[in-house]
Parts: sequence; C-alpha cells; structure tokens
Amino acid sequence: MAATIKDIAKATGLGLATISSYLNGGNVREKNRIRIEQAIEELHFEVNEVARGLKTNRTRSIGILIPELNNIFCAEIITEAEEVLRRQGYAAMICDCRTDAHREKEAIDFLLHRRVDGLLMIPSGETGASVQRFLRAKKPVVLIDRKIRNLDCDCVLVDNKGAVKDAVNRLITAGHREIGIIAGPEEMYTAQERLYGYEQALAKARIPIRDSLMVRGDYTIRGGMKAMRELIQKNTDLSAVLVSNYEMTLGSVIELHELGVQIPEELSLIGFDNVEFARASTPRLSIVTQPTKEIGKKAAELMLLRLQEDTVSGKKQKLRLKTGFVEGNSVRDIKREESLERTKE
Amino acid sequence: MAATIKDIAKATGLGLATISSYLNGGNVREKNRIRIEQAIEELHFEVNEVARGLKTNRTRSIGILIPELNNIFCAEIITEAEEVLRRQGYAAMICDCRTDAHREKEAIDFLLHRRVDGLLMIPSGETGASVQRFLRAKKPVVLIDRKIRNLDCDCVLVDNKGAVKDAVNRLITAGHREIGIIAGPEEMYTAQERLYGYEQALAKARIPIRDSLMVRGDYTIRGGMKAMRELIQKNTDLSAVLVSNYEMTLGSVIELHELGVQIPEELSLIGFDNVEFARASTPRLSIVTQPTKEIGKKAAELMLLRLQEDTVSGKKQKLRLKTGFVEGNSVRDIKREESLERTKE
DNA sequence: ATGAAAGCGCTAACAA
DNA sequence: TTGTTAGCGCTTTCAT
Repeated sequence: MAATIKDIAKATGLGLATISSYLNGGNVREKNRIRIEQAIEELHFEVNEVARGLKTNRTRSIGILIPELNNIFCAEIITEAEEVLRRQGYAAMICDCRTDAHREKEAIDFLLHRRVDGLLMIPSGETGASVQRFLRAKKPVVLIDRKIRNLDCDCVLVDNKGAVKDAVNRLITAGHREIGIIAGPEEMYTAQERLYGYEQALAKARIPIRDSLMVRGDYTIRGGMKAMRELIQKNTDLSAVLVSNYEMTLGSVIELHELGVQIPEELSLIGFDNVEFARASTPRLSIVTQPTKEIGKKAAELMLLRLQEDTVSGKKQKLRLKTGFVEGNSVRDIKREESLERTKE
Repeated sequence: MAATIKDIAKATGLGLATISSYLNGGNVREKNRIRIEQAIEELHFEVNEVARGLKTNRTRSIGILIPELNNIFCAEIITEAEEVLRRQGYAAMICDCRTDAHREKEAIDFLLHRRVDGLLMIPSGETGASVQRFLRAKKPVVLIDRKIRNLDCDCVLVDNKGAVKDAVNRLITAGHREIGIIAGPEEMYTAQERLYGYEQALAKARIPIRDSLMVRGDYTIRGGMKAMRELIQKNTDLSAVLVSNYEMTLGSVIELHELGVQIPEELSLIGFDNVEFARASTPRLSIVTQPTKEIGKKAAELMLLRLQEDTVSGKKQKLRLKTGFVEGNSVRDIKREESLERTKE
C-alpha cells in the first residue's frame, strides 16, 4: 500500500497538520522540512489527490467534451488546452461524444459525477439544459467554437462570418461570379455564420444569390463528396466553390479527383483548415485557417481564470478570434487572364 | 450543495447502508426501492465518485498517455479506446507528452498521484523505470504500438515488419530495383521493425542493400520533406520510395510537389496510414494501413480484463495485429510496361 | 434486508 | 509554527 501523511507524521514525529501544511506550501521549520522531505523520499509518499478532492470539493480536473477527437480541428485545440491546464496541475478528462447529442448528454452526466471542477466543451447538440447543471453547481463552463442558445457563459469563438466573407471576396476579385458554397448543417452555429458571410459577400458585390449554388454537407468527408457532386450537377456554369470545413474540403478534392475536374482550370476552390493538407494537394489549395492553438490556449486560460476567481457569476467573456488565409494555386484569376488577353490584342 | 446519500437516508428514513446497497445493485425491498428512487429524483442526488474512489481505492479512471494527440494515428486509437472504456464506466485521463521523454515521465507521476486504476500508453521515451511504478502499485499497464525494453506487460502491436516487407515486395514485383526507404528514428521500435522489413524484402529478392537508399526521418512532416530531398539528391537512379509513417508521407508528397517530381512517372511512392489523404492525393497514393480502431479497442479490452481479474501478474498478452494495403496509382508498373512493349514489337 | 459504526487520506478550524 | 480533532461522502463489516 502507498504511504499516507499519517505514515509521514509517524516517521517524523510531527503532527498531521504540519505535514499537510508542508504539502500545501505552508511555513514549516527548516529542521522539520528536511525531516519531512526525507521521510517522503524514504516512504515513496505521493499525495492522494482523491482524498484531497473529497475534502476540498475540488478535483483539480477539467472535463473536456468534444464532438470528435479524431478530427484535426478538435485535436489541435484540445492538445493546446490540455497542456495549459496540466501545467497548472489540472487533469483533463476527455470525452468524445461522436457528434451525437445523446452521448453528449451522457458525457456531461459522467463528468458531473466525477466532480470535475469545470467543463470545456465544443458543443455539438442542443445541450443547454445539461450544461446548465454545471453552472448551477457553480462550476465554470467555457464553450469553444460554438455557442449554445440561451446559455450565457464564457466562450471562445472565431470570426466565421468575416473569414468566409473575405474568402468569397477573393473569388469575386479574381473575377468569379458563379460561386458555390458547401455549407454545414443548418442547425450548426459555425455553419450559419459561414453561410451568412457568403451571402453578405455576394450581396455587397451585387451578385444575385442563387439557391442552387448553396449546398449543405454534414461536415464529413463523405458529406463533402456528395455536396460537391450535387453542386456540379446543379450548376453547369459553376466557376468557383468555397468549402466551409476541413473534412468537406478533403471530400471535395476527392470527388473532383474522381470526376476528373481540373483545379483551378475548370473549377476554383477555397477550402478550410489544415495547412499541411493544403500544401500537399495538387495544386496547392487556398484555404481559410483557424487559429486552433490560440483557441485552445485562450479557452484553457479563461477556465483557469474562472477557477481562480471562484465565481461563475459576473460578466462572461466572449472572445472572437481572427482567422487567417493561406494562398495556394487553386483559384483561377479570371480578371488577370482577361487583362493579359487585352494587352495581347 | 449537492445531495449526499445521507440526505437520501434522511428523506427515506432508511439507513446509509441500504442506500449504498441500492446504488451498488444490492437487494432492496421493493417498497424501499421506490422510495429511494423518488428521493434521488427529488433531491437530484448523484453519486460522488470521488468519495467512492477514496473508500474503494479505485477511481474508475484510466490514464492514457500518448506522444501526440494531434496525430491522426494516435487520435484514432484513443478515440476508440476512450469509447470502450467509458462504456464500462471508466473515465479517460488523457495526457499528451509531445513526444518528450521528460514530459512523459512527468505525466506518469501526474497520473499516479491521481490514482488512475491503470495506464494505457503509446510510449515515446525510454520510460521503463517510471512505468514500473504502476506495476508495483499493482496497476495494469497496456502498451500500444511500441514495446519498452525490460518491461513485461500487455501490449498491442502491429506487424510492422510484415507490412513493410509486403509493400516493398509490391515494388519489386512491379519491377523496381532502386528502392529507397524513409525510415523512422533509430531508437524507435516501430522504425526498427519497419526498416528490418525493408531489408528482408530486398535480401530475399537478392537486391543489394545500399546505405544511400536508407534515410531516416523523425516521423514529422518536416522530417519527411528533408528525407525525401536527401534521398533524391543522393540517388540519381532512384525508382521508388517507401515512406514509413503518415506525417513523413505527407512531407514527401509536399517535397516532391515542390521539386516538381511526377508520381509515379518519375518516382513511385508507397506511403503509410490515412486512407483519406491517400485518396485525395494526385495521383491516389498506395499506402500501408494500420488497424487503428482495432488497436484502440483491443488495448482497452485488455485493460478491462486486467482490471476485472484484479491482478497484474500472470502471462502477459502480446497482440500483434495485421496491417492492410490500399492500392492507389502511385506505383509505376515497370514490368507490365515492358511486357506491353514486347507485345507491340 | 437493514442499520450502526468505522474508516479511506486528506484539509481546516481551532487551540496551544 | 505545530498538534488535535472533526469530517468530506462513501463502502463495508458486523449485528440485528
């Protein structure tokens, strides 16, 4: 059996409180400090965080709930968040709900029973009610990437609308008019924002918005493939497409590949996320990038802040991070070609 | 404050032991069962797993320690393992050590303090000594993908040697002789096995093994890029390359892309892992695939088995899973071309 | 089947 | 600064 502070007390002849005080950074007489450290060494003592948690009602662990661990966007965020948390002594209990609302709810229960001190989540279902229970228990919740209706808590979002607006503007500037979008699921927050950015960009350029140019996928590879096929079938004059997440970008590329459609000669493409994939593609893909590391870091920091303040009340922070853009060769510059043409004449 | 079993006892007029018995599936008189369930409902009671853990000395949580969460191979394995474990009521405490031996050691301490019931890990450093402490505490350890020297415990491995041997054989069968390999770090178990498979395949085909054809990368994208460049510079007659993990495959494709080398016309390529990426590449990549889901599942099951048996002694299981191969268009079939040529004459 | 009581390892009053 | 003591919420004998 592992040694306990009782053993240390016995070995040093000191009282329990002294040992506990030492362990928690309290003041202990130099002489005793040495004796305690020696005893800890000899007996291989290690604090039992479980007992400590029972007593203090704080487990020093954070529940992390995500739709899909096996998804580069989530994985990058979580990697960063976990690191920041662990540096401060917090353990990460990670639950993957496979983008399933029921499992998401189950996971929340699970984490609640486990008495995690806070919840960091990328919501996938409409789990407002479940999450409320955390707040009622005075445990902070930080939402990542998406909001939840009627739930006021800290969140770290991305400027989705601006990102897509900017990307579509690039297509317009390059002379494209028949611009399609592979949007995400209707109920999804990021999908709504991204689609809105698309509409705004077109509206501003006075390009009519056509239903046939807006197709929804489910943020999966397969969904991207299907959506791209649909877009091409529906629009014979399709000139460029914006794909609104990574998995669907991958799916789109696969589909175009199988259909034998040349990028950017026959179709221009702007994708989302995963710089490495974009770089390895032929041609290199132009993509919108999200600051995943920063998202994870900020979310963890927000959580630590709440934990420190020991209050879930007060003004909630809503961070909105800027996206980036990595230029590739997947967008045909029609304007430039035309002007070159003119020069020739 | 959350309700405790004391509150339930008070509300129902029953004793603590009866409530506890109910919670743990013991026999309770029908009438009392109903009253207990009602009280639980009314008071929003939820078992405190922390208290339970202190008493039983079992936290129902498993430490998962991996080199890189943000790595598709790891992520796929962990996704599966976490699911299997959680179905059985076990929480996963995931630590990402960033392929750093020091951090790996720290994480082991961390998990030990947290009193996880077992450790599931993909080793990255030489942490035999640290891991031993788990075994000494009678806590099961299951190793994934790599072994640790002088450490006898359950593990789930992959037939690395066979996988590479088979892949290289395909290149040989297609008529290639100048076959390079981008191997992994010297000290890494999987890298050793894969390189060995390469050597065996060549030896069997009586193709001399040349040092210049064997380059080591560090299993990263950047490493893959560098290694591919080196391989091409060193070998003007290079005909085909086997790249021994996914990140380096990605790096290789990027590098070839930037060098303007055509696959498979100028160079044939067989990569590793990530079917989707292989499919999205131009041309489609031929790759060795690893059964990540099965690895994760088996590892978790092995862990649950040990936990059930409540013994870490006894014969350790060493599973060795079979890899797969997905055919693409990245390998030029020289033999076939030659025979077609001959037919023409 | 149920209840009383002890105790898991720790922290936190409080007293000395 | 240090020691004594109570108790966090639960399980687990041992009676009944």
